[in-house]
Amino acid sequence: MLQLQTIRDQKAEVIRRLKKKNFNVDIIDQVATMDADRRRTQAELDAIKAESNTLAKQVGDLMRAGKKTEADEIKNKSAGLKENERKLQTLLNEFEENLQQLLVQAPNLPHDSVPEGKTPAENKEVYRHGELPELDADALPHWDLASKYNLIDFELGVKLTGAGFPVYKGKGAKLQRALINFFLDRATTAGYHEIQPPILVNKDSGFGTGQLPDKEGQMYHVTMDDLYLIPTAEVPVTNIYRDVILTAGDLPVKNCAYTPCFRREAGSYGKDVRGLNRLHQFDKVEIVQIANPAKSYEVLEEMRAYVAGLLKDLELPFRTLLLCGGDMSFASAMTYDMEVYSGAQKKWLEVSSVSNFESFQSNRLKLRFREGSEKPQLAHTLNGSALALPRIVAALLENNQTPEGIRIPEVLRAYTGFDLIN
RNA sequence: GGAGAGGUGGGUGAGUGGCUUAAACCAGUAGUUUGCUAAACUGCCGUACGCCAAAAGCGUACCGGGGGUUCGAAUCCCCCCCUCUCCGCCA
Repeated sequence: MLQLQTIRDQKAEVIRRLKKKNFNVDIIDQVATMDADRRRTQAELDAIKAESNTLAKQVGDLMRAGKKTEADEIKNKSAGLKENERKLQTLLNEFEENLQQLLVQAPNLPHDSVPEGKTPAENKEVYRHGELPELDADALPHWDLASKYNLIDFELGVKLTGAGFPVYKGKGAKLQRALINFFLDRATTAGYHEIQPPILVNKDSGFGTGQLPDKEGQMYHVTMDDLYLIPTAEVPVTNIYRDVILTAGDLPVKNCAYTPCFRREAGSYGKDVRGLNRLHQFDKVEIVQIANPAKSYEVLEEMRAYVAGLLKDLELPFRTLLLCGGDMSFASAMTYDMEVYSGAQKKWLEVSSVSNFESFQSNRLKLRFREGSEKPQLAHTLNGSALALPRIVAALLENNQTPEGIRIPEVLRAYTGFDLIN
């Protein structure tokens, strides 16, 4: 959620930057109008309430002094204010509600270094690492490898649950566990504090990180208890700090968590969804930081470098994209996507998204920090996948296939306990 | 699922209609005293919104949430939410 103060003070600038996200900026004008209405109404109402309070106090004093007649006189006077007070209160509530409803519709402002663009094609490649694998002509895509070596059973998942809920078996299951542990250990070494959060959250949490109200249909909703299955660990781990005021010395806060993630992926089907490319349930280790606004872009680069390090150690060729305005998420001010190259599918697969949300989430969360005795100010939140498993597995299987079997990267062998899948 | 007890500032916890401007204590913070540590004493110490160019200051709201009664509500009434304890069920 954008800060009202920013819209008030720098409306033209806000509009200029929102255009980069292809956002209909009319809302900003509506916000400004509604804000003015609200302030005028509040000023009026506060004055009336102040008068009521003064009169009520006088009544108390007079009653105590035994001057009942005079007290009654003031009572009548005070009662006369009531109708107007009620009317203004209703109006104010209405304005505040409208204002809030408008505000939550506005996406975050993109950072000035975010490139212009409407489609993924306009994302800017900022980094590339590793040689693209040259596989034999008869190289298999990962879904064929998965069944050839009995690693993942997609059909069985359909039987148990439905499409997009694969069953991992044997070395396939062990590989999952190995990756999770590898990612968690590395995050710990990098100073992240490990958290094991609930994977169902309430409405407030969904709102805090920006999934609600607009992405309601993307989450699985347990209606009987009104809880949501998390689409990412970002939701519970960031919401730990909802309604919290940290001290400047606490920053940066660095947390990480492994969780399964659940996405309805409503409306997505067709090509590009075979095998592990797009699932309803998948595993991910997430890193989350809460940073001082002055440092948040340094932190973003640090996180990006951290994720790149993981991919290098896994010996996967990858590239880093700086997303253009039109391809960025609602809440983000700047996002890097990391994509690994999947040798048999011959395409890039997104495995991580590292973003700085600046104060967009913390404004919803009321996540603040205090510098000495100064007034609390909003902190910046950042997060990144480190990493999401399915597409990593897809690339590992495809790129590392040999006539003898699938080679496990050096760094994972201590975790898998085997160095070849055959 | 059943029964009961609760929800007050960062924490503990008082407060049953107006001497409450939410006491007191703890924690925090600034200072005084002090050879150091410690202790004692003194001051300060919530958040949001609004008015103001800004600061100071002032106003308003907030005692789980929402309504209501009243000149006046943490306190009385209604609805809802949550937590804890016991029973039941259960990994």
